[in-house]
Order: sequence, then C-alpha cells, then structure tokens
Amino acid sequence: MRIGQLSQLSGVEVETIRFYEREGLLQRAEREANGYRRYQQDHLQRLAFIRHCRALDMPLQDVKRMLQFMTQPTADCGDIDRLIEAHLENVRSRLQSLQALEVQLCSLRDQCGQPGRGEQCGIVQELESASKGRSCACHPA
Amino acid sequence: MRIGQLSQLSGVEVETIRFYEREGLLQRAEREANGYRRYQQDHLQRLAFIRHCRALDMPLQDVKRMLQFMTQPTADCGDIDRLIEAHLENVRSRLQSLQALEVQLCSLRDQCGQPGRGEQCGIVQELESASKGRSCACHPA
DNA sequence: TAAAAACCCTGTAGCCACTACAGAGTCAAT
DNA sequence: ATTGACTCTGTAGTGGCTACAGGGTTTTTA
Repeated sequence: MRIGQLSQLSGVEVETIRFYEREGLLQRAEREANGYRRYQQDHLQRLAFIRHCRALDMPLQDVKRMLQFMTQPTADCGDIDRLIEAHLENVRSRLQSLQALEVQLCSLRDQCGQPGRGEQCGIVQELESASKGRSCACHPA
Repeated sequence: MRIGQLSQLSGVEVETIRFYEREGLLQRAEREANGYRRYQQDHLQRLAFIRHCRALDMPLQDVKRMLQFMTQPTADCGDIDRLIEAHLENVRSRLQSLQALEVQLCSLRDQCGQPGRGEQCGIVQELESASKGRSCACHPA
C-alpha cells in the first residue's frame, strides 16, 4: 500500500509517517519505480504500536527503546519495567500540579463578581496584588 | 538595577527576561552608556505578574492580552473572564486525559509479573497485542 | 596594577513532536 | 488535455524557553 492508505488505516498523518521514518522509528519503506513508498502489513503493525505508546504519552525516545527491545525479545525486560515505572511517576507528578492549578484557577475565576469595568474586576486585582508580593487566591501566603 | 539583579529578585532567568522583552511582554529597558539594560521597580512588578500567569500555565499570548488589558483598566473585563474560563476548561480536559493515562499505565505495569526474559514480559505482550488490534489493558475493546 | 572571574551584549541554534508549507513530479478520472 | 488528488524532498514554523558562540565591561582578588 502507499503512504496515504497507511495513513488512513493507522490514523497517523502522512507527514508524521515520513517524520517517523526520518527519526528511525518506522523502518524504511521500499520504493516503487516512481519513488513512492510502498508499505507492508508489518509497517501498519509497527505504526499501531508507536501510536499506542504515544497515546500513553511516551516520549519518542522511549518508544524507540521499546521497539529496539522488541526486536531482541530474549533480553531482560527490567529496563522496560523501569521505563514504564518512571513514566508513571512523571504522569502522576503532572497530575498533581494540574490539580493544584485547577483549584487556583477556580478561586481566581470566582474573584470576578460581575462583568463590568476592569478596575473593579477581582481577577485583575488579584493578579496585580500577587505581582506586588501580597497574598492572593492562587498562592496564599 | 541590572538584568542579573532583576533575575535574582524575580526568580526569572536572565535569558528568559531578554526573551520576554523580545516577545513584547516586558517593556523595553533603558540602556546605560555601556549598553547594559537598566530596570526599575515596575519591571519587577510586571515580571512578577508574568511569572504568576505562567505559574497558572497560561500561554504567553494570553498573558500578553492580560497585560494589554491592564493598561486600559476601564475596559470591559468580560474578555478576561472568558480567558480564565477557557483556560480552566483546558486544564480540566488535560486533567481527564492524564487520569485515564494513569490507569492505563498502572494496568500495563501490572502485566509484567517478574523481571526476566522479554518474551514472557506481559508489558511487551500487551503492547504487541494492542498493535495487532486485539483488546488490551490500556484500550479495552 | 594586572589578572581572573563574573557579568553583560547580540544573534543564532537546539529542544520536542510534530505541522505546514514550497516547489516539483506522478497518477486517475473526465 | 486538463483537472484534481496524490506523492516526493527539503525547509521552516510552533511554544517557551535554554544554551551556546563570540564578543565587550565591570568587579574582585592577588
């Protein structure tokens, strides 16, 4: 199949497929006489694997390591374990800061009583006050 | 004061301060005879404001709009309201996907019973299986 | 007083994971 | 014969910085 069809089947954009090839994540495709890439079934599988890892928000470098690992399946999988574990930690810490952020934004939003003139807007006052070092809803002293 | 001191007082890196100036977020500084930037108190305040918005993970473009708004304080603050609201929505949706991600990674991690040969590693099996379209821990059918 | 260290300048390139062109060739249908 | 859809390579842009290179200035130390 050609790149467009692979894109359709995999749900990965054409440009992104070429990008993955350049980056060494997707094996090089054979070429037709006209220079077009020709793909086989295993390209589709590999692409699905990549997409899957990306859905887990893994950095491409880690995906690469997973792929390398899969081609030598007798290796110790402790590395993969640690990779997943580290990634999970990362996700959890991002989760924490986002949760804090949500609280901060909520309390900021609630400062603005009524839409009106900016001078009286609690949001602006709040952020101005914060910039002057006073305590604020977002970062209580 | 000079840029180094402003950096210390504000907690914003020197390079980042220059970057903010280039991007039009921080007003241009006067220069000393030798070309060094000279800053006043209000630079510090403005920088604190920016830092504050960035702590809320606002895009610089939005920060810019906030700053513009603050220089014409009689304007309607409905825009700011909506900006905060939209940002909150954004944070919430990121929160949701991260939460889903955490669950997925956990169940993936639990696939790997014992560190050992990769052939038997549940993690790899899981992701391989997923790449073949079958159901998996991360994306149940 | 001289040398060393610390600071400052501009401009450019790198990071990540794409995305979006420009400018060209190829193919399918009308 | 022409239109439109597809493909190619190569390069530049995104955001929000960060990290140089290669220079000049100021402050501290010996």
